[in-house]
Amino acid sequence: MATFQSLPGFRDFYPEDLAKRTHIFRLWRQTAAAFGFAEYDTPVLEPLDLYRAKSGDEIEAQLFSFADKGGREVALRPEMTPSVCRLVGARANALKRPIKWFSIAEFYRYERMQKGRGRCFHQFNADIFGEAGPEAEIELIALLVECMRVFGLTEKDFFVRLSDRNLWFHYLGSLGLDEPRIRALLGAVDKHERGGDDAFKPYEEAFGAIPADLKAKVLAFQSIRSFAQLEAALGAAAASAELAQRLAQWRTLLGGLEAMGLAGFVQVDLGVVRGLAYYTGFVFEAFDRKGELRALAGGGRYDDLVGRLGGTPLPAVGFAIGEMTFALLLEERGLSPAVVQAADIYCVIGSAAERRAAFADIRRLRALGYRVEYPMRELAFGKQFKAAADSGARLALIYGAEELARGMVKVRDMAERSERDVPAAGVGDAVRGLFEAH
RNA sequence: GCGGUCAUAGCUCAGUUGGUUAGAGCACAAGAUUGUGGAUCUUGGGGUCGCGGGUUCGAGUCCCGUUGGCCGCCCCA
Repeated sequence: MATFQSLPGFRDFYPEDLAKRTHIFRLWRQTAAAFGFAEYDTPVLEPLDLYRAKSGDEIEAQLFSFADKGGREVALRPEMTPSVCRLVGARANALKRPIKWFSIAEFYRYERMQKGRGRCFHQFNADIFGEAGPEAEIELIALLVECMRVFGLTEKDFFVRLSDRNLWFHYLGSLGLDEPRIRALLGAVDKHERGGDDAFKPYEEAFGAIPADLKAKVLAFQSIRSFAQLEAALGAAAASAELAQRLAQWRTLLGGLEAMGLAGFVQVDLGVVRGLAYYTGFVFEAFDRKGELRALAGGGRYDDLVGRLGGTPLPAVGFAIGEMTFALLLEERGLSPAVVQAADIYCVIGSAAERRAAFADIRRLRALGYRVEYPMRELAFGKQFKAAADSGARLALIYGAEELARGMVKVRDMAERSERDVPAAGVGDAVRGLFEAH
């Protein structure tokens, strides 16, 4: 038993575990690149004030924060948004727009562990800055869906719930409510799905008992599940110029998503508001269809945040996919890669005398990019062929005394169990020919 | 921060009302096998029974504490 173990909530990645994670990251990178997003990274350690400025003091309870040796208050990053806002805000006037960026990074939150949640985890983050219209949402939601679809997940496995905090503000405003009341009600909507009517308690503690008709309207609005229902619910209020414009943006967004072939993945759902106060418009969350896991991804528009963090104000929309829950979903659906990276070539070596010739070829073959393995100790041929089979190599190269005496190396195709001699001086060309033939 | 539950080999687990030196399968390693394969057989290494204390002639087993895992609440950027 080891004396030391990893800290609570932190995971070790043995090679087979890391292979799965790396596979996920690789497909995310490929997908983001296909969408024209550029990858960036930022420091893991940031000034504590960066998060205070964005989220307020209460956030500190959930941060790995401390004073460094220079007395600076610092924190391990719990999310990417403030950092990327700083980068973009600092060079806003020099960056070509729209700014489409993504990152894959590790985050730290001092929280209690749960299924799909640890104190340290990775997220794929993608954001678009400088585009105020719903075209940015189309592009991002398309990217989000594709980041899951490339693994073989379908609309039977997951879906994206789409909502609009902006519309909620307009609607509740049209009912005569002020901003504090609206924010409190959005908090209630956010909790209602899990907590039931208890979700209204904080509102009632602050503003008194909620009128029955208001509560009914809120619950009805939150249960909207289609654009037609949405238009009907707004009724006469939709005649106002502001709301008419907002509904036009909805049509652009839904039309664009449909044209991208994503209608089956997207569900209008006004029950999603997201807990964060800084979201200003469309918000969306991805879930598994069975509803067994926590949210797979979440995002939305945050047009005020870049400016609030001290940069040049820029409209922005972004989302993040958490690696832990996503990996659980892949595992459940049998889509997690079982691949252990196989060798291309295994060299079977007779004895110390043949080892010299083998080593020269091994170096050359590796320089050509082949994954080459060989036994580190002298082993019986039987063992070596077993090792060759275990390694998954397509070819075995046999450096035996007999062959080398004839100036030859024997090449064995492991799958076909066929062998042939090739000139020892031309092993590289022979191997290349065999691999390219497939 | 709160609650439930669990902890025996790298993994999955067995271990009788408390009783000799804690077992199995898989995995790993060696041999059978001095030039040809994922098999088989034999053998081997590997355990502070999570940790600490208590009860007892005797604790993997019972009691208390603690640490950690899992599940849920709070939170979820």
